[in-house]
Amino acid sequence: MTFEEAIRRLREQGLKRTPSRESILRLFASDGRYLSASDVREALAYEHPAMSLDTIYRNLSSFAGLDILEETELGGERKFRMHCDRDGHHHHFICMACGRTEELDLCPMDQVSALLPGSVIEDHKFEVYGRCPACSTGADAELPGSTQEKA
Amino acid sequence: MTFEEAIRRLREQGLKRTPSRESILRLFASDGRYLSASDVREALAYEHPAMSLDTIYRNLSSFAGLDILEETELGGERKFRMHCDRDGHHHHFICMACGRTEELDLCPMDQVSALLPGSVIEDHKFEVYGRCPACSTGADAELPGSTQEKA
DNA sequence: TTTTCAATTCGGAATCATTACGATTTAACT
DNA sequence: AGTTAAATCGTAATGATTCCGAATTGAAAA
Repeated sequence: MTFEEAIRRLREQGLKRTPSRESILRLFASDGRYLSASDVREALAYEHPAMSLDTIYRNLSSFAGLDILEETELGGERKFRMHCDRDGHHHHFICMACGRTEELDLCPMDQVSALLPGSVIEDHKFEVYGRCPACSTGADAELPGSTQEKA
Repeated sequence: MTFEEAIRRLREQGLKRTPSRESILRLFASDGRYLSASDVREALAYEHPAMSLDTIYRNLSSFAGLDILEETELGGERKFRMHCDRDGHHHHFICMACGRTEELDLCPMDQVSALLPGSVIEDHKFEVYGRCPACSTGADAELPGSTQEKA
């Protein structure tokens, strides 16, 4: 999703366009990785040295509620990324070294419901972790400032 | 896994058999659900009113390392359950109302590696959440003291 | 443009889960 | 029984997240 589309979605919902929100959305529009609240804080340290963590958390949560951001939980932290553009439901491969993600056009849920007669399925989580091609060859680069190894 | 098998595994590893460990393992042997550290604390409040949280966390972590317990992260908490007996790799359906789990004899990973040429896959997570048959019909029981709804 | 007001932000305190640590106790071996 | 490393306790520290009252501000109305 683009920055402009996210701003438009804010308007539609009657939410205000503030400098904080613009900066946060611009950041996610330019960085496809999953970022935590403190990642956001660091990335915006120059533009907004005094942005409150409350502001960051509050906005990340509301953006996720508006489907502007996607949310997951990784290594005990809530992490967010810009909502993917692709149409269908899908999942992600996440590089634990650099944080890059790859969309997986695959969902196992169609096979699951048959295994759970009588149950109501409300949600599911499927994520694959590893090292992307660039990070799996020891020598190659890892994006700066992006160590995302699991605890 | 039974209590006896877990104790045997402790011996094999040269770990001591202590009253704390016995109580924790007995609890997991009798309750198939995913339990957090504070769930354990509450459940053992009568037997061990003064068991330190440090003791609980330390033991849960080491039991998970010995494959006595399985670990997951749910609603921002680390949760543990007795390791399943079944042979093969598998995943779980978790009832968000009562915490009961159902094993899913299915893993999507065989289809995934082909989609990620050049990447090294190190781990994955697949979980299905919902309401089990007993909890999906509004009237029916939910196990006492076991509200596990996501935040 | 000024006024207005609810939405937003700030800063710091509070909360919750988890980990760390020094002092004490204890299981298991001799 | 004595020895010793492992385990436990109690508490303090940490880190992520949420809460809250006071101050600010975006955007619609006057």
